[in-house]
Order: sequence, then C-alpha cells, then structure tokens
Amino acid sequence: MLNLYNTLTRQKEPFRPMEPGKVRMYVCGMTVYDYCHLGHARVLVVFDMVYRYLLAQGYEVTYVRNITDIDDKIIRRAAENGEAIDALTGRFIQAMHEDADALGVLRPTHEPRATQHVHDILHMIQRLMDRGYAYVGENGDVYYSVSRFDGYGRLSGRRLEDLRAGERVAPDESKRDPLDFVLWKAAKPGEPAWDSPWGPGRPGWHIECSAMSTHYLGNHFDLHGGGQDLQFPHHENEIAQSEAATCEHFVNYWMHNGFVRVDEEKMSKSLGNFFTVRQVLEHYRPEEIRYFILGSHYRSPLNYNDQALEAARSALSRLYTALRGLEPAHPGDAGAPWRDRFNAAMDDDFNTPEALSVLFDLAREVNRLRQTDPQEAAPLAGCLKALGGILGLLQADPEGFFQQDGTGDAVDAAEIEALIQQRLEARQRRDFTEADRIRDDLKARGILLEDGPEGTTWRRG
RNA sequence: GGCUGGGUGGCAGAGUGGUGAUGCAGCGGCCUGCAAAGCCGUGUACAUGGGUUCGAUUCCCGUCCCAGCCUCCA
Repeated sequence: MLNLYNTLTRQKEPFRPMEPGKVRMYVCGMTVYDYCHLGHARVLVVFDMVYRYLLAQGYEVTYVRNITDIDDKIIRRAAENGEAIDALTGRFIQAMHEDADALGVLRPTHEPRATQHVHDILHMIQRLMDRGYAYVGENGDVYYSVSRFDGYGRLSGRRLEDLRAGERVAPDESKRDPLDFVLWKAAKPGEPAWDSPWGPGRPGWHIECSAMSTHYLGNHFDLHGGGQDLQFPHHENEIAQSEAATCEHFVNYWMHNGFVRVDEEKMSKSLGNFFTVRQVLEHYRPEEIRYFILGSHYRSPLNYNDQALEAARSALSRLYTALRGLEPAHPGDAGAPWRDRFNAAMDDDFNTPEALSVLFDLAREVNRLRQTDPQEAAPLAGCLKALGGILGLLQADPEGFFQQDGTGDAVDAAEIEALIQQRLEARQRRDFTEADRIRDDLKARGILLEDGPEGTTWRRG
C-alpha cells in the first residue's frame, strides 16, 4: 500500500483515492517565458515518476499539468523582445515539450493553458464575489479577502497574525488587507485583456489553477503537487479560492518537491544561478539528468554540480552494463523478491534512492548469473528493465546507450569497428604492442574497448 | 522576528531503538596477453552536550551550523 507524505498533515498517510482504482492529480506546471531550468526539470521528472508508479500499480490516472501563458513576466518579456505574446509563449511551450520529451516525461492527460480557461476563471471569481469572498479594490483589481476564509494558512502552517507580523508584507492601498491577493487584474493600456464584469483585465496567477483543476478534475480530487515554493502562497490561495467557491473540500493529498541547489543555494532566476535543461544536455545524456533527479528523495534538496552528473553517469552505466548482451525475458516469478522490495521502497513515499538500490542488487544478480546460467539471467534482466521503466529509466538499447554520442566529439562507428578488427588481427598474431596502441589511441579519443567472451565491444566514456 | 526541513563513512545518498543500504572512489583477490567490465572480499559513519533506555546514529531537551518559506519563483 502506498504511503505518501501529505504536506497538509505533515505526515505520511496511506493513499486512498476517492474512487477505487482511479486517481485524479493536478500539478502546477510552468510559466512559459523562458527555457526550463533544472528546477522545472525536477518537477516534471518527480511527478512523472509518481504518475508512472500509479499507472504501474494499475490505477487509471487523470493527470493535469497546467501551463501559465499569461502573466506579468510574460508580458514584460514579450515587450522586451518586441514579440507577440502568443508567439513567445508558443515558442517556450514547444521548448518545454522538447525538454520534457528528452527527459522521458510522459505527456499528462490534459495540459490546459490559462488563456483557454478565462471563462472558467471568470465563473469562479463571480462565485467568490457572490459569496462575499472577493471585492473590487480602488484600482479596479479584484481581490480575495483572506480573512474571510477560516482555514487560511493551514497548508503552510501559518497563522494570519504571523503573516501580518512578517516584515516583508508590502502594504498596498487598494487592498483591505495586505495579505489579500489578486483574482483579476485590471488591464493597463496596451496590455492584453479579456472582458469581465469588472472591466477588461486578466486573471491573477492563483485563480487559474483553481479554475482549471476544478474544470478537469471536479471540486474535490485526490492529489495536488508542485514545487516547495508554491506551498505558500500559491497553494494556500488555491485552497482558499476553491473551497470558498465550491463549499467542498478541495484536495486530499498535497505533495511538494524540494529545490535544486547550486553551491547549497536555491537555484533560481533571481539569483541567476540556474542552468537550463538544454545547457546541461550539451554535456550529459537526458537519462543521466533523470537519474540524477531520482537519485535523491523528492522532498530533499538536490545539489547540482558536475560531479553529481558524473556520478549519475557511472551509476547508469553500471545498470546498463548488466543489461548488455542479454535479451530481457518476461520476468515471471523470478524477479519477485526484487520487485517486492522495489515496490516497498516506492510505497514508502516514493523512495526512489532506495528503489534504485534494489536495481543495483538486481544488476549484481544478473551479472553473477550471466556467467553461469544465462537462461536464468534473462528473466532477471527483464525484471531490471521493467522496474527501471517504472522510473522512466533503462529503456534504451544498452549498446545504443553506450555508443550514443552524448557528449559531442563524434567518432565514426564504422571507423571504430575497423580499428577493432585491426586490433583483433594484431592480437591473433600476438602483436600486443600494436593491439594496445590501437586501444590506447581510441581511449584518448574517448572510446573504451572491452574484450568479452563474445568479442570486443566499445563504448564512449 | 515567525514558521518548515536538515546535519550519516573520502564523496553522493537511503535507513534503523540492538547484524546489511546502494553508487562512486580506495584496498586485496578471481578473471584477462595486459586492460576494461564483471564477480568475491574489505570501512571503529551517523554535528555537539545532556536525558530516557538493558542498549540510541535512530526517541526527548538544549547548543551550534546549513537550507528554505514569510515578495515573483518549480
């Protein structure tokens, strides 16, 4: 049985979906005005892992991950670029899809965009107005009145008075309470706008997630995820909006993934210490990034540096090495002990590091058996590949993985094969000086030769 | 200032009230023409001071240190 840490209760709880066999989950996606950085990659990969595991457990999952395609930063960036807003967002949505695809992230069931749901947003704001939770400020913006909502602060463990005492709450004349947040932003001249009962404007950020999650998943659903920094205020505000508008409990389980760090510091745009996915992909294979992300527990901080990515590369190489030269067979019962351990680890709040350690134990067993009994090794290799697949790993052809050009500096495969042949001939006439020269030359070019029982194989190292 | 998390062996990173993580690196051995890969073996690790306990890295309290949220942020 799956247990997961629920931010709402600050403890691990057994996961019981509202409808047996079906899970409805919503994850806050990105605001598309720039390329994905590793922080975004972590959200994508972590919740993809959750999605895959739920699917593997036999659940029918409706997975919604939104795209914020209208907000201040987008408007500003478009203006800076002299680019139309939809051109800008279209460009970065495509880039995000490319990055997500590269990282092996499955497409969610629905990927709604805020601009396509303005109708739902207006409808929800109207309900909040009707129920007295919203008001129009002096500047024409529509605000949510935080003090009207009893449970405000529950998710993030704060009390209103503590928040008001915080030194960083900026007073705003048009708000009744500095903690109130905007539902509808009145348009300034030249800004994109939609008509509304409160004048032309655009949605505030928080309301879109309430409106879209409700639209696709109903008023009350199972699982809501996102980065830790969304816990407050974004998710707190979502709860306030949705529960005030629908009079129903909003979400049963809240999950938040930890940050990616650089030099023990949060990776963020404002600090300028971020690495985009495509920057990292210039030096590392996508699967190495995915392994790097899953090598830490999703709630822990994840420190980014080259050594960490190198370590991911080594670890992944070991797993693929175990798969090498074997035709993965249907595991049957042979893999049961490892499958059980794997599932136990995943059931414990998605403990991917522990689950990976099971994969290494399994890889050792495969390596041990392949020498003595390849018949038995094949089903275990099948198990290894299948369990890896639940994490979105190990699905490539092993030789392809070792030989693919992950790090630039292409050496022609045909040339390598020719040199291997030359070396083989040298070895046959016991000219080891020549044989070693060929091997050393290739090594200098990043190609490692390995003599096995079935001949010489090569890989990029 | 308020509120959250966390400090594990050379590094990364799980976990546990009393033998095992796992990966990388190291050391010894097997295999190999030599390597590589693989296999076998190999580590007085749990910030610090108290307390609870037959026994604590694991529970409780204090201290120090780190990160995060309280403003846009994944």
